[in-house]
Amino acid sequence: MAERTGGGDAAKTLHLLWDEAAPPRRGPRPGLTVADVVAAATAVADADGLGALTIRRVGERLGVSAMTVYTYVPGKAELLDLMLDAAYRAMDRTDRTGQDWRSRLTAIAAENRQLCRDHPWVAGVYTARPTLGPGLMAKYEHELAAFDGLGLPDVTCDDALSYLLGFVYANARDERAAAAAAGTDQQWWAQAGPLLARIFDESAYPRAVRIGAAAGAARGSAYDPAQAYEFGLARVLDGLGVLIDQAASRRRQ
Amino acid sequence: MAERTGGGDAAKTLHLLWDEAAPPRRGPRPGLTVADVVAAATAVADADGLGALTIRRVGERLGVSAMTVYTYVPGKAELLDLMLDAAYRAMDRTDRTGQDWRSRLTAIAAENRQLCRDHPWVAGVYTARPTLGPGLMAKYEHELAAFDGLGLPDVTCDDALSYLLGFVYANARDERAAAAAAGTDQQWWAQAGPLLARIFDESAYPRAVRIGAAAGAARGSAYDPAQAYEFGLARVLDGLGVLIDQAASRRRQ
DNA sequence: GTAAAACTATTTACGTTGTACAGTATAACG
DNA sequence: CGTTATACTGTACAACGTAAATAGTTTTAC
Repeated sequence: MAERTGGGDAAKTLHLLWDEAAPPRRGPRPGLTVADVVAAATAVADADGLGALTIRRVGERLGVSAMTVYTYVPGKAELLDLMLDAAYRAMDRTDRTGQDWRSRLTAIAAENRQLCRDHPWVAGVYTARPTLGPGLMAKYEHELAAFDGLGLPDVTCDDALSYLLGFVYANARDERAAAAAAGTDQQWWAQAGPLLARIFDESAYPRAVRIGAAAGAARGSAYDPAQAYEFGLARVLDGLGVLIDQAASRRRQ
Repeated sequence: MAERTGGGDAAKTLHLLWDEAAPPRRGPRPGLTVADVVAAATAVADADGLGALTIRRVGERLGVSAMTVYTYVPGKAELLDLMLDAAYRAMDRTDRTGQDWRSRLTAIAAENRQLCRDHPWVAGVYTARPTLGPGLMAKYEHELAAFDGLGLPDVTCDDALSYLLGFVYANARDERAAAAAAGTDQQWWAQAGPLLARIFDESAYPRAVRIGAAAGAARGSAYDPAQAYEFGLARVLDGLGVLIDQAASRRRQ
């Protein structure tokens, strides 16, 4: 089904995010904890991707039937919420007070990129609403600190952070897609080869053919996400730099 | 299943993209064309989203059984490829030679944003490999023209275009997600309300609470994609502006 | 000490997906 | 005519999330 969070009961999800459930007063002792379920689900998604994350496989990994998982978690959407927040909670949050803003923002980007590498499914989760759990709150607090002392209005800090993270996650998604296509690259060109003469018609598409070929040659592939990350991050920081300079010169007036 | 393109036979897909199939020499006359199928699928996805795009519904809309769709199209992945390329082909490609580069790039962004509004599913398609069809080629050619005369190396034009489009599509995805969550906003806050005191603990998360509240108040919602677009696009252009200025001053030396 | 209640865990089942396969109807070629 | 290529359909399968019914286990109330 949909890899979408926030589908379920909001109050129930928030309870799961913030409260460690007290052991039940009656009945058999639970053989597992919510954390066990979240860890198992994360392991499955880490190993084989979001598409392979099924309730049945989570149960299997826990040595338990599929429906037992529903004893701990109301549904798949809530499970994704919990997985995301747990992943956020585990992120590096080194304090970087004193460093210049470019280093600080570069570090924030790197932390989020690392998250997407440790858990390739993160960038693929469709977050209809942010998972207001302790992990997200700690992450947001940590990341906002990187904008301290720049003279940006509060709302602009949030804008700038969203902008920075939006870039990182978009790049992570592209990286995933490129990795999925990678193994079959040679095979693809072998199949497609004979038909490419028409596509690479220089008179019909002069710029596309010239620049496409140049880009492909420079990267050895159709798309190089690592290179796109470096290029993009530099542009993001330059763009924010203009904004920060404007704010500084306005204050000086 | 996965909303992923490029899954099928590359040669077959390219043929479908570039050749209008000749009518068959023998056997009953086809009641439909590939274009019919693509149009029906696009209509379904436009109306009810990628999640509602099923082969059965496409067949239904064409007055034909599900399996008949497979007579025209090898599978769902290829159908998505065709849908994408057809959507690209229909985009506005007004020539903007003579305008300054900021206007040109702003227009490119707007065209792609419009595409994502006309066809909300576009941003949600996972393109493992670009759909090398006539639509994409024409689009790529048109968009590269916006970088003419800026003094950027070929490879950098491609980088910059990818960077610009990456921003637009990421924003479109966010816009979709926000729209999906919109209707249930009030209900969500009603359910979540009693638990938010803990979340909005100012001593634990001083910046997050202050800035989160400011951002929420300024936008009347948790996230305003239109505002994020304006903010982000300005930053993208500023960032590329730095690059373009560098290229210009390097040439002047 | 026993009965009820509360809770965990399992089994079975439903509806939905993409699509493989087998079969039938239809038209043009030899 | 028969052969052959094609269009189209019905059935079937494995996998999905999860509702419903059921069984098993422990604590509480009497």
